[in-house]
This record gives sequence, C-alpha cells and structure tokens, in this order.
Amino acid sequence: MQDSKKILSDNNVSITNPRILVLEALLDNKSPITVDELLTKLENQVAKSTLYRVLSDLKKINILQEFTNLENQSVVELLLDTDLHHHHLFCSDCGEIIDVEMANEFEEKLSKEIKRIEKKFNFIIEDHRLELFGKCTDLCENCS
Amino acid sequence: MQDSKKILSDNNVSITNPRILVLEALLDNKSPITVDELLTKLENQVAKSTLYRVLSDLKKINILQEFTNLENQSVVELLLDTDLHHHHLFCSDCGEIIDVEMANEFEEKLSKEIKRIEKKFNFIIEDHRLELFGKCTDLCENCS
DNA sequence: CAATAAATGAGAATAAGTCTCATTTATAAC
DNA sequence: GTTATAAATGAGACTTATTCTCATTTATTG
Repeated sequence: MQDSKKILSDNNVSITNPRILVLEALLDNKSPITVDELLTKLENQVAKSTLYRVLSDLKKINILQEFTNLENQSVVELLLDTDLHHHHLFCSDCGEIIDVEMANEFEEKLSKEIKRIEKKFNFIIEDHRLELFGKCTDLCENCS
Repeated sequence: MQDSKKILSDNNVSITNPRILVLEALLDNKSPITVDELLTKLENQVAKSTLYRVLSDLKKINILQEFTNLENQSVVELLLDTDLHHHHLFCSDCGEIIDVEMANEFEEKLSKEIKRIEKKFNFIIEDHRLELFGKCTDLCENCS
C-alpha cells in the first residue's frame, strides 16, 4: 500500500487510485502477468482504457517491462531497481513464465560478448533479454 | 524458385502457389520482416487469410520463427536448418532488426549455464533467444 | 483425367489496443 | 480547508491485427 504510493511519488507521477490499484496488483503478483489477466483482476475497479494508460505510464518511468508469452499475448512485469537482473523461462506445456537469475560469471561473459558486438556493428547496446523455452517437468499439474 | 518448392516437399507440405510466393518473399528478404510488410509485399498475390495460414503452416514445420519488434509488431523470419544459429539486435532509432551470431565460446558458456538452469528448475530447455536492444550509430540515415 | 481431400479467397467475426470527450480528481496556491 | 487548474479517468466508439467460415479452386493420387 505504502509501497505503491512511494513508487509513484519517487517517479514524480501523480498518485491516483487507478495507479495505486494497478501497482498493487502487480506487486501482489510479482511475477510476469498477462495484460488480460490483469484486466480481469482489476475488473470493476479500473477501466480498460485506464489500465492501458497506466501501464504505458509505468513503462515511461521505466518500472514496467513488457514482452510476449508463447501464445503471443502481452505480458507485463514490474521491474523495480531493487530487483535483481533476471531472465525468463517459458513452459510450453502450462504457459508459466518463471524469473531466472543467471550466474554472475555468465552475465559477465555476456557483457563482454555484447561489447564485441557493439564494436562489430557500431551499435550502442543498452539492454538485453534472454528467453529460455522448454517444459517444466514437475512444477505444476499440467506438466507431468 | 526451386528452393521454395524443395523446402515444401522436404517437409511433406503440398506445393501450392501461395506457399511458393510467401516462401519466395521470405527468401528474397532473408532478414526479419514485419507481417505487415509481408502483407504489402504480397498484396494482390496472396489473400490476407491465406498469408496468415501459410505463416502458421511454416511455423508448424519449424522453418519460421516469429517474434515482436520494439513496436510490438509481429516479425517473421525464415529459419532453415542450413542457417547458422543467431540472435537479434534491435535499433530503437530506425527499427531495424539485425541478425547477430555470437562467438562460439559464448554460446558454449550459455549452453553450460542452461544446463545448470535445467537442473535447478527441473526444466527441459529446448530453445533460447537472446535479444539485444540499442541504437545503431551509423548504419542508416535515421541513426546519426 | 477423375475423384477426393486439402488449400484458397473474400469478407465476416473477434480480440487487443487506442482514441475521444465529458466528467472527476489531484495538486498547488491561497 | 477552499478553490482554480491541469491532469487523469471512465465509458464506449473506433481501429487494427488476426482468426474464422464457407463456397470455390487446386493439388495429389490412382
């Protein structure tokens, strides 16, 4: 509760009820969630147009990451600067998306490789995203 | 021309004009292309519904990869087994998507790290995708 | 070349996301 | 605490991307 207000004021964004509700829904979940699920979760509390607007506000202040799941649905995840850098693991059986932290050693190797790519392509690389696709073998009932 | 027919017959897919046309458009380009651009490219040659169906056919036989660009548009890329494993570099200035091969040494490190993740999460990881985001500094006019 | 199953085209239907604009709310000044 | 003002919201219309339907056409097989 206090969290969501702090997040908003820290980012010089006016504190409104819909923004608090959306942030709380995201904080409460704290793993990637489909925009559609979020819409259902906030039904009768936040208008559809407002939800999309708030999501775009949160993206603008760089605390929301958006990507797509295996079914090409829009997925959204809160990304506070207190959170550790992580990647995602997608299960093609149950659709679950799991946050994964890679070993530091690996991330260092990746950084080095990115530097090489930057030079080779004369690019400035600001961000990267690694997605792993597979099947969870015992995490849920769907995946036997 | 011969190529596209061979691709289809190799995959036990019936050889039809729309499929040949779509494959040729993809071969001709040979870098990621927006579904929308493809639609324009094939205007008056392949019906919209057919294009989407053919794309889904190509995905089914595993020679087409689909992902999204920075504007969340659907992007499609032919991926023949003769092609080298590669990743993508996205420019937020001009929207270009560039194929990038990472150093073997890096891919090996990644494979090892993936094995660790598989054990940790009891997952079978079948595929991965690395996306790099940034700005190209001199590749095109838009990017100064 | 005939029969049959599969693929296609055209456009209707659906779904995701955006836009508009009248109303409400937050903020800042008093 | 009121008030003024700018910003945010809700409701639903609109747009765009994708899927679906079904009558027609085409590819394949014998």
